[in-house]
Amino acid sequence: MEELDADDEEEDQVLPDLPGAEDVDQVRMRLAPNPNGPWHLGNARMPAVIGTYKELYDGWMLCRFDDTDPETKRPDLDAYDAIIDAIEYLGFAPDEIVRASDRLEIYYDHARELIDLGGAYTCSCPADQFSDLKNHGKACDHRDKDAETVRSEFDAMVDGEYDAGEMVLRVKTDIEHKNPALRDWVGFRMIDTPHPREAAAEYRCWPLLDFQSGVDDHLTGITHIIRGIDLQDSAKKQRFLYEYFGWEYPEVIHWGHVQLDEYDVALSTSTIKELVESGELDGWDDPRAPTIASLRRRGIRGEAIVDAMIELGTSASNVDLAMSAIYSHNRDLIDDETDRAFLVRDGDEHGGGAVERALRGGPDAGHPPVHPEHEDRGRREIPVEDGVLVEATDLPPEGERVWLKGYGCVRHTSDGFEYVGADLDVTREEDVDIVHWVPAADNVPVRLRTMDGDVDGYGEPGVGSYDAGEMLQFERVGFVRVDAAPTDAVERAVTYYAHN
RNA sequence: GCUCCGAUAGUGUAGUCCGGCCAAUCAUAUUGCCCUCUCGAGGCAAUGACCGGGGUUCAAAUCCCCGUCGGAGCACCA
Repeated sequence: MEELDADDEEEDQVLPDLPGAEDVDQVRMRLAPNPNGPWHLGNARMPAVIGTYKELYDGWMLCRFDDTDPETKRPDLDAYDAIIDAIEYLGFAPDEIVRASDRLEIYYDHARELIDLGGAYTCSCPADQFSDLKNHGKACDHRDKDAETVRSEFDAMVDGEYDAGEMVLRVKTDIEHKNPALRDWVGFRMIDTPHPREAAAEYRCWPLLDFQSGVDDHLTGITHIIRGIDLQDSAKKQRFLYEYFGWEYPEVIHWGHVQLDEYDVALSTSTIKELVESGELDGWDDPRAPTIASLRRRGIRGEAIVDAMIELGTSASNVDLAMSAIYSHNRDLIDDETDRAFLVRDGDEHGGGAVERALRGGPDAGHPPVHPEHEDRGRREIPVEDGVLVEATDLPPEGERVWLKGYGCVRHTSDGFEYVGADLDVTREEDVDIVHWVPAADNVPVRLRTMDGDVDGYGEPGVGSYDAGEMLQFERVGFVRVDAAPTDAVERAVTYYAHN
């Protein structure tokens, strides 16, 4: 029997068809992160799009750490796991994980083969000198060396007999190519600094991305490369390599840069790293950091990020991703299952500060629903005791009434609030506002951490019983993730603001 | 300077390859109304775009040319 699992979710496939997908047995793609730090939000596009294509085409996905630069973009040993973790949080799992720094011998073998094919030469020109020649379409003397000499000099590179800057292996392309970027590019160079991974610490001769990635893509049977526009010329460089080896170059899609609104911090691993190290950010998960860890801590689901990334498509133009798109998807995902609670904010910025008013004449407690659309989930119990706190801007002028949500209508007098047994209709017909409140005594101090700084306030008693990781909606404030529940030692709950 | 890429409402996107059904899709955003014991959700409505100029054609968002603007590469970074 055919299974009838048909998720009738008729998903309006947002991503464009993958070119050439029908011509291959299996769509094989790779994520090729540089593990030089934890991921920022822009990095999420790679797994979001590639992972979604994998699902769409029943394909295969490799995660290959392109960690071949022990110096300038030095790998961060914690980033390898942090990146895998981020991919999983986004809802994807690589079929295989490799590190380029484990594969040096493979690159060396291919370099030797390329040398024998006459496709590469060792070159000791200083960089600026070669650049000068190249820009004028002129070859250097090293270009005509015989394969024998090149072989032995390359072996000497591998053996670490040169210092950084003394010798490189160039791939012979077309020194007069009309695009200067493609002329005889460097395939291998010497680096004195040991790689941070112990297994790779002895190597001194390192391939550059165009060589390493080109070889690996072929060896791992990649059929589709999807990456940023900054690597546009890379495909053109690598085609020379593929031609020497008689390989077929994969389909390639280049997308533009992503920018985010709402953040002051640039979407750049090195910038964020500096701010974290200098202490300007509390860490990679600081709410002000445009990182995956930050959104995660705020309770934004990976799926919401993926949905928003997918909507960007794969166009080559630069795009501005609106955080509101992520928030909107997240709200869709969590609204139905998130419990409601009251938070009265203190401080001038929001609500004008918490103000206390005595309350008399009414019931002992308010009972607003846990979720307005799900009466079956029960009602909260919020005692009023001797008084309540409301936000100053919610306080009506003396003599006027206000509706304490889940409790009832009260009149503001010089003595505080006086309960008036009114019908809910007054909120509709007589302009009585409905406001949130908490008991003046039996409440839970709450810190709300936001992109714009911390806000302190008071939560209703039940807030204290939520565990770290759970979501709440503070009514009329927004959705938050409980980051730390109150303990015997610390009576305050810490929450992170997600969105309204 | 050389080479390459891109340009549809505030944002993202569909349509562009194979010109007409596009007085331009959908989402988000903003605003208003309805509904609701939240400023959430839901419903309805409004706002809002084919970068400019030429050309081809009966007909151009779509094809051609010239500009303009934006981006990328020209590294012994990825």
